[in-house]
Amino acid sequence: MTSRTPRPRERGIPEATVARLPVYLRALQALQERGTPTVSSEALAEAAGVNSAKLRKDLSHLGSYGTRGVGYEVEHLVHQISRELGLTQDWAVAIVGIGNLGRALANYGGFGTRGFRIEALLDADPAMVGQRVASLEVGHIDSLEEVVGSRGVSIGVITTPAEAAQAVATRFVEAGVGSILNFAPVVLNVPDGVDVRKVDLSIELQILAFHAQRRAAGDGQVAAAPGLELT
Amino acid sequence: MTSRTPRPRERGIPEATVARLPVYLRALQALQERGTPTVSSEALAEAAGVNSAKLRKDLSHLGSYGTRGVGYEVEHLVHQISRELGLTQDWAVAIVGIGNLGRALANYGGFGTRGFRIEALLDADPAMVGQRVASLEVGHIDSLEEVVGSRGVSIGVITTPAEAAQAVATRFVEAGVGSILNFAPVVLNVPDGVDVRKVDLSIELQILAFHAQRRAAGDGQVAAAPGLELT
DNA sequence: ACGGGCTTGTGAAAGGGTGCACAAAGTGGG
DNA sequence: CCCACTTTGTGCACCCTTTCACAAGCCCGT
Ligand SMILES: NC(=O)c1ccc[n+]([C@@H]2O[C@H](COP(=O)([O-])OP(=O)(O)OC[C@H]3O[C@@H](n4cnc5c(N)ncnc54)[C@H](O)[C@@H]3O)[C@@H](O)[C@H]2O)c1
Ligand SMILES: NC(=O)c1ccc[n+]([C@@H]2O[C@H](COP(=O)([O-])OP(=O)(O)OC[C@H]3O[C@@H](n4cnc5c(N)ncnc54)[C@H](O)[C@@H]3O)[C@@H](O)[C@H]2O)c1
Repeated sequence: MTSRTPRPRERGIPEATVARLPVYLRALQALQERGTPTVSSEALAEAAGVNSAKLRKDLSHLGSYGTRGVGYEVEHLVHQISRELGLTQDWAVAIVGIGNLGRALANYGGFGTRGFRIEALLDADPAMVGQRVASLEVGHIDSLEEVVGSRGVSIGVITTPAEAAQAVATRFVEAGVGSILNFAPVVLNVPDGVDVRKVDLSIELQILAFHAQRRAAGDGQVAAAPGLELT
Repeated sequence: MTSRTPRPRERGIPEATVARLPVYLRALQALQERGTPTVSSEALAEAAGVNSAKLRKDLSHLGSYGTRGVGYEVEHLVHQISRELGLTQDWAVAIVGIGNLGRALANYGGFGTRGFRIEALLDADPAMVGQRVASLEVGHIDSLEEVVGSRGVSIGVITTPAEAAQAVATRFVEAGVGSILNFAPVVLNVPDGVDVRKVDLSIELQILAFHAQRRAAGDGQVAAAPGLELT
């Protein structure tokens, strides 16, 4: 049952692999710009900061695109990963909440270059509506449904205060947006089938603090023996 | 050997648990503000968006702070988690690269409230140095070592362009900073013992795109049966 | 004082992810 | 044409994480 069709992608890439593909892609694009034609799993893994066996296993989920004794053809791999990630098409993005963070995102040039087009900026503040940010005019939040529909928005970014985030998410979902990137520090409730990812800077800092504290606590002791205690 | 000392923390909290503690903490603080005295694992899990068994196992790593038949005392749990995460002390933070993103972070009020004090803003651009951002004067990057030493900075945030990030990280490390939060889209190379976390918005968008594409591809089919394929 | 009803804490099972180690497969030199 | 060398693709064992299911424990009403 496992043979007969030499089909490359098996329709079921592990989540952990998906999360690393963008990292590989970036490393590959850097190689591409430098004109490197092929790269070994060892070298690419080094550049991506992962184990080379992991890299090979990850890539094997896309198909057998390497050549034994040689490595991977950079150009080809860039194409394959891009296709797998859906970057060969453009995705229309809307940002809601044009404050400190929303403005920073809107002004950031790094998205447009690769597959993502910021199509709309929305805010509830009348003073904000109508202003130009990053060569887009900020629209009123009330036009969310209309904008999503007419411009084919499929990814919504939420940078409103925490209180407003759930309402915005719900409106996004009802307007047909299936992917949400949330910067507000709240747990969003969405129906099954809608994909939410959150970026939470406070959480990142708190995780750093946890490890920093642990390091500080261990500094007085011999680090090797984890059995010591002084209650 | 596992008894005798009723010691609460066993010195070894799983990484996955650490990453969720901040989420629980936030949910608990919301309950606290609303004056709720106790909460069940079921209710707290709901608020944090996780499974209740997972929540209980996570909390059990901190000690036995619940009461069977009742739940957890909100106040007490807030204190325990805060202590475990190292939020009972203040952490001095330095931000390097005061551009779009660095400015947004500096202006963000949400950090100072809980354990993190932004102590320094540094940039390489002479036009930027000397300006006031969020009631701090932007310093020159050359003073990094001095600032880290004199103000006790233990967490470094990097919001420079990608090209500059590695150099900044290295200087942070050599100045004694053991925790780095990196927003630049590069893999940082640091010695063992230094903790680096990265926040990469492009990667988040690409992961969303992957799932969106997969959803779109499956839409033509019956969603329930994952066995169908057409070449 | 005791029993009924909740809720915690945790064994145990199942599922994913990681990394080692090596056979298979390709390259290039002689 | 063959052999030595390089590098991929993957079986396997191990570890971490999640989830289920339930005994143990606590509260309150009677
Ligand atoms: N700025 C940061 O560095 C930072 C860091 C971590 C988290 N965050 C989170 O990101 C979010 C935004 O942060 P910020 O600093 O940009 O805040 P901000 O106050 O500067 O901006 C919020 C914007 O959202 C708009 N808004 C409010 N309600 C709205 C609604 N119902 N619909 C549409 N727009 C609405 C406001 O008018 C404002 O322009 C917050 O949830 C914050 O907690 C920000
Ligand atoms: N703005 C965003 O929304 C966004 C999103 C994703 C990723 N990023 C990443 O975050 C980083 C910053 O983005 P940005 O939009 O704020 O860029 P930016 O160009 O607005 O700001 C960068 C700042 O860093 C300073 N700088 C440059 N070299 C430096 C050095 N060697 N030492 C100290 N400071 C230096 C510059 O003077 C500038 O002020 C970039 O790596 C970018 O890829 C930003």
